[in-house]
Parts: sequence; C-alpha cells; structure tokens
Amino acid sequence: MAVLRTRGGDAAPPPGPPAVGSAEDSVPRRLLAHATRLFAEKGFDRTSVQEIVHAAGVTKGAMYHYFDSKDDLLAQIYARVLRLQMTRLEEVAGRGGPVADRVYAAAADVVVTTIANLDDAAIALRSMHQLSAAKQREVRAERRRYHELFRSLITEGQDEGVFTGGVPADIVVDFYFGSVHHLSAWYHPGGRLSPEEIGGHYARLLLDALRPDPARR
Amino acid sequence: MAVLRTRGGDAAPPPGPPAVGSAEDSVPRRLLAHATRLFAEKGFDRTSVQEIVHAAGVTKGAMYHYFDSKDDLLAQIYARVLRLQMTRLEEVAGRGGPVADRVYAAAADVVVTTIANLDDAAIALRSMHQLSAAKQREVRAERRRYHELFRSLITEGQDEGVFTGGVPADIVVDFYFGSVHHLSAWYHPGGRLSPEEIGGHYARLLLDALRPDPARR
Amino acid sequence: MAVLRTRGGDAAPPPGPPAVGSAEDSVPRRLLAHATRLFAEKGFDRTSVQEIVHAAGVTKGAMYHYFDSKDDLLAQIYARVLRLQMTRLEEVAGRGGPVADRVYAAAADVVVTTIANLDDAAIALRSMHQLSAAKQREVRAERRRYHELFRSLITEGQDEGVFTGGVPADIVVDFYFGSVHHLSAWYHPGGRLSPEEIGGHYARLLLDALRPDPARR
Amino acid sequence: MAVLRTRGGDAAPPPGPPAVGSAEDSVPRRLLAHATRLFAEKGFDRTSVQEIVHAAGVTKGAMYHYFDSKDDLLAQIYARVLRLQMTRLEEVAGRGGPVADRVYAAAADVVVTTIANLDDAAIALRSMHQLSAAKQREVRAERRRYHELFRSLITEGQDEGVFTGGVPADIVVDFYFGSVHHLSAWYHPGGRLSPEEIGGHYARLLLDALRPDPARR
DNA sequence: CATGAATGAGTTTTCATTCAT
DNA sequence: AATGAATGAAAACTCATTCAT
Repeated sequence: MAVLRTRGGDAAPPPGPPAVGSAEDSVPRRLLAHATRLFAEKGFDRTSVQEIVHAAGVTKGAMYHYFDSKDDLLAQIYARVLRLQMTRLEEVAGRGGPVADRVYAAAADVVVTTIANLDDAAIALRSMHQLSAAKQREVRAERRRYHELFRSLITEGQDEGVFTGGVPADIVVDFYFGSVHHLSAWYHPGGRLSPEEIGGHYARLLLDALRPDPARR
Repeated sequence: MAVLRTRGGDAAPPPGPPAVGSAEDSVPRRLLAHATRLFAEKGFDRTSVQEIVHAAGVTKGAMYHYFDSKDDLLAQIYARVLRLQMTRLEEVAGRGGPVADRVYAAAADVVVTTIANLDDAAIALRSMHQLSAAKQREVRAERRRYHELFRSLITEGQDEGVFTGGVPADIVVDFYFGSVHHLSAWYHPGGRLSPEEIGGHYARLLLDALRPDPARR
Repeated sequence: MAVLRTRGGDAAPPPGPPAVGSAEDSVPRRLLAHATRLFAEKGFDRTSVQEIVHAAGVTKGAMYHYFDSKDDLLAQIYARVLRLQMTRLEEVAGRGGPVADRVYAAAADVVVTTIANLDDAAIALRSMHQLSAAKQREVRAERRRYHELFRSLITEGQDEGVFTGGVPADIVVDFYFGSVHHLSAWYHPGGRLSPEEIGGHYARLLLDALRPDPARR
Repeated sequence: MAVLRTRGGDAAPPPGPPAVGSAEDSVPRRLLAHATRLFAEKGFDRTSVQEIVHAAGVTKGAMYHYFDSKDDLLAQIYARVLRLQMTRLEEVAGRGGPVADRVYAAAADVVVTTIANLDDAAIALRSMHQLSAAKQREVRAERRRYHELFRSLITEGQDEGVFTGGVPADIVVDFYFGSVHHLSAWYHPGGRLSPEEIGGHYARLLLDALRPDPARR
C-alpha cells in the first residue's frame, strides 16, 4: 500500500546545485540504509522496528507511513540488490569478445560488487526465509533469471568447447554462487587482499575449473 | 547447569521395554531432533520453545531440565555437527596415498555428509549469529581448526607441485566451503543428481581448479 | 469548530456543472454517507478514519476540514436520524382522528422509516456509547422528547379508555421501541415481508396488546 | 488452544467445606467476571486487555495462559449466557399446563433472567459483531435454536386457537425479543418497578397482543 | 480548500524463563 | 523428573489527530 513516492515532477526544484544530499537523506532512504545495516549486523528477526526508527531518527509512525511493514523494508532491500546485480551481469554478458573473457569478467565483477555491498549480501544470505511466501517467490524468480543468464554463458562456452562439458552448467552456477554468497561470512574490509584481487582469484578458480581436460576426452 | 547425560553405553539396560528404542527416543534426543528440524525449517528466532516441546511431546519444564536455554539447544546442535564433520575430515586426511586423492575424497565426502545432514547445514548457514558471543567464538575456533586441516592438504599439494600455487590456499578453502555451505539453499532430496554425484562434481571442480597450468608457470 | 454548511436552498447555484449533482455529492455529504455505511457494517471503533476518507475519495485533511473529529461524524449521523424520526412522529401525532388511529399510524411509520434507514438504526443500536458524554446527554434528551410524545399518545388513549390502563405507558413505550430498534438485527432487504407489512404487523401487535380487557376491569 | 481446565478429578480436594469461594475466585473466573463488567460498561472495543487484567489483578501473560485472545473472552461470555437462557426456556417449555401459561411463564422469566444478567444482555446487544465470523455463526445457530423453541410455543397456541393467527409466529418472536434485548438500554437497578413486575407487564403485553380478536375472524 | 508527512500514545499478542509443587 | 501457572519485557502495528504548505 505505502509507496515510495518521489515528489511530483511539477514542483519547482530549489535553485542551485541538485539537492543530492537532501535526496539521499530523505526519511525513507535513511530508513532503508539503517535497516540494511542492522539487518546485516544482527539479522532480521533480532532487529526491532524500534531500533531501526531510532537509528534513522524518526518515529514508528513515520516508518509505517512509507513502508507497509517490517517485511516490506526487507523486500525493498532485496529488490534493490537484485536489480543492481542483474544490471551489472547484463552489461558484462552483453559485451562482445570470447566467452571465456565474458565469464571471467562477470565472475570477477560479481565478487567485487558483492564485497562493495557486503551488508546486502549478508542479508540475502540469511534472511530470505523471513520474507512472505509471495515475496520469496518473486525474489526466487528474479534470482533464477540471474542464474539463467550466467548459466547461458557457461553453456555457450561448453558448446564452443572452450569449457569442459564434464560438469552440468547449473551445478557450476550453484557452485560458484555459493562461494560468492559466502563472501559475507568471512570477508573483512581491510584484509590482506583487495576486493579486486579476491575477484581475480575467484574468477581464476572458476575458469580453471572449467578448462577442458585433454586427458579426459 | 543442566547437562545432557547420555546413558553410559556399557551400563546394563533397565529391564522392561527394549532399551534401544528408549535410548534413541530419550527426551533430550527427541528435543534435539525436533529443534533441529524446526530451526532448519523456520529459523531459530521464528521457532518458539513451545513449538519444540509440543513437537517432542514434552512440557517446557522438561526441556529446561535438560537444557539451559533455547540457545543451549542451538549450541548443542552446532557442537554435534562440528564434531561430526571434524571426525570425518580427520579420517580422510589421515589416509595415505597421493594428496590429490585425499583432497578429492575429503571434498566429495563433505558434500555427501552435508547433504545427509541438510537441516544442520541450513542451521549452520543462517543461525550462527543467534549464538551467544562466547559460543560463537567456540564455534568459530572449531571451524577454524577444520579449515586449517583442509588448508594444510591444499598447501601440501601446492608444495608438491601437484596443485597450482597461483591462488592462496585459504582463498581456495573459503571458495570451496562457500559452495558446500550453500548446498542447503538449493539442494532438494530427490533431485536429478544423487548426493554422491554432486559430491563428485564438486570435488572434480575443485581439483580441476587446482590443476597446475603449464602455460602459466 | 468545523461546521457542516449546507448550501442555502435559495441561493443561486454557481454557474458551470449542474448544481444538484454537486450538492448531493458534496464532500461532507459523501463523507457522512460512507461513514454511515461503514459504521453500520463494522461498528464505529472498527472503522478507521482512513477507511472512511478512502471510501469517500478524499484525504484526511479534507475530512478534518469539515468535521471536528471522528466522533463528530457519528454525532452528526445521530442528529440527522433523530431529527428525521422526530419530524415524522410530530407529523403523525398532529393529525386529527381517533387516538388509536394515530398510534397505529405512528407505530407502523416508525417501523417503515427504520427499515428505510437500517444503517442508521444499526448505528443507533450499537454505537451510542462511543459518543462523548455531552453528546450522549443531548441524544438521550432528544430521544426522551421523542418517547414523551409517543407516550402522550398512549396515555391519551388510556385516559379515553380505548387502551388498557393495566400497563404503565412508559413500559409500553420501551416495550415497543425495543422491538423497533431491534429490526436492524434481523431484517434483511428482500425478505418475505415488505417493510409495510412488517410495520402493519408490529402496529397491530401493539394495538392488540393495548386493547382493554373487558374481563380484567 | 487454551482451555479452561478444571483440576484433574483425581487430585485430593482439600478437606473441609467445598472451596466454593476459592473456585469462584480462580484467575479465569475473575478475568471473565471483570471482562463482562467492562465490556458491558464501555463496549468490547473500548475495553483494553490491559484494563481487564488490571481489574482482575493479574498480568497479561496470565490471561493469555487461560484464554486464546480477547475475542475468546467474549466468546466464552456469550457461550455462558446462551447456555443459561436455553436451559431456562427448556425448563419452562417442558412444564405441563395450558400453552398460554407456558408462554406467559417463559416470557416473564426471560425478562427477569435478562435483568439479573444485565451486563451479559448489554454485551449480547452490542458486541456480537466483534466476534470472529466462525463464532458468530455458532452464536447465531444457538440463538436460532432458542427462537425456534419459543416460536414453537406460539404456533402451538395458534393451532389450538388460543392465540391469534393474524401475525406470523416468527414476527411475534422477533417482536418480543427485541423488547427483551432492549431492557439493558433503559433498565436501571432500583427503578420504580421490580424485575418481576416488569416481567409481568412484558408477558402481559405479549399475551394480550396474541389474544384472538373475535371481531376479526 | 486540501494535502500528506509526521507524531506518539495506544493496541493485542508472543515468548523465554522461573518456580512452587 | 516433570508440571503448568505465572511473569514481565518486548514485539509489530494502528490510529486519530496536527500542521506546514
């Protein structure tokens, strides 16, 4: 019911530089930002609405003015991260060049993006079950589309013979995204390796695992 | 402190009804079994003590007689699964033979074991944050020992030159166990592939990813 | 104090769209109409201001422009129905003719009128306690005037000897209006009997109950 | 789920006189008593669980130990009053003697009983709509059985010719019980007339209304 | 006239845990 | 070893109302 409405387009914007700062600090945005952090830190169920609104400096009523429920908050966080990841994958997959390069780029990019949004990743990892059944279906459908796109890159390489056909492509996808989703469980900012280095290693491992084995065929 | 007393294995069974059944169906065991199932299905926070004791057919008082708290239930579930996995890894790692074979066996075995205890895996994946800080430290330490052991197999292979040294061993370990932990998110009993086949594929992917690249060295 | 301003009946209608439609569909009228329906359906406390303004297609601000409060809505509904019933009774009581005929006409008419405004009756039956103490006093006073007028008809008949004096007139009034108020609890439009038939039966029962008993005097 | 359990029959009762006082003051009974009073005074929706438990001197948890919900409290109050009234009507209807005497006795008795349980009557009058749909069906079914029984007495008299056949029996029943239900709206203890006198008047009015009219047949 | 964001006090209900028996 | 009544704190959510614009 509650919808995140942007101000009607006809209202005259204040003169001067675009009010990026004030837009970023709008009440719903602040709520989403703090909810994301808290959900990632303590889990959805362990985070009370009270804590979220306190952190965002608003009242409960204000939150329920913008969001239907606590679940709605979670659903919107999910929607954002899924949209982001899908966009990036589509961009990478749409590039030209050898399929191995595209897979490498996609694999490395999803690692970097995941690390850049580690809170979202942590939430995605642990909190999907708290969504309503309907929302879960939506999320799963979106994730499936994502996986399908990635899988199509794998099968493309297998058909071309640049990837081994010894392992089903969907197993490869689940295998790799398991690793990626788990980044939030062990990665800590400021670690020995940069996100890009980890992305490189992960993509390397995936590509090497897919190298066709001359001995085995 | 309530303690989980297992009946001493050598003690003469009490007369009357068959001892095996009553040992397997002892109140604490029933409680643990139902708690495991419910925690996996609905998450720790969404499962009430009331539901657990109802499912196990006992009263709350009985539960609090055997367990200190709801958290204690979770901690004991964790302890059991960690013990189990460590035991299996130690067994496999202790075998003789080429290191690649041992890594393959360990990698495949952890997949099969995880699938055989999918509820435990689901709990481990999502519920660690519900443990007390102290328990979390314990669990993490135990897991670290497990990872260390697995990592030592990887470095052994790298030192021997049978595995590539291009990726740090601890990255490899996190990479692989991410995939394994994530099994509970997509595996469904009765799927197209048997647990053993999935284990084979996963181990194969790992081993292939570790193949030394003649071109790159 | 927000006041319900009805357009003065003689004032020239504003030019433009037809005035009749806009008068009938004026915002306060729409609000009252939808509030009446909702209060009757779900009760005063179970109906939120939000629902009322949504049904009427306006915003909360608009409602608070025309009405002081949610209670004010209820009070105005009450005021309307009381005014209506009093007007009708005064009309009937003021006719000439035998008192028995006037009582019959009044008794039958109040039934028909009540059925014609069943929502109002349902509200009157169940929601008086939600009014403020002051409003309750007003309503009760108005109702008492109504009952007094009806009672005066009864006593007139008793004094003339056409009605039995065996039952106090105020008991008769409460007896009869109990029946009438309760119409909203069982009457459904489209039932076997028409409102007029029910009015006839009710009035008949009252008149017969009041017949002087030759045996008992 | 929560059920009002009486202590297991095997428990040895304390010696001495039956613990009537303590039974009457059991927590669930106290809750029901105070809820009844408050619901009658202020209406179901205007009475908070907080007020009820405060009046009964227990905590909210205790209330939810014995009752499933606030609605359950209301449902149990309803169940009690329906049971009571049905029992009394069955007793009166089952007596022998002329049907007019039985109708008179039943009509007078229901007035006296209603006045003796005026709070219950007030609740029944105004709060049925707050019950869940399922409970409402139950209550309506029970009430229908009650009305059926009363109606059968009327038709019996009509068939015998001691009551007029000019008004359908079910109209008579609704007519009369409207009056009865409305007692809670105007009766005040300590009024001019005793409950028995009011019962007598009401029953008299009913019987007189039913007298066959020699002129009209 | 009318909007819609925001408030803050209030609602019912849940739940892990304790304790006398 | 086990019961079940009772607690008290906290949860999510609702709602009539206000107010700057």
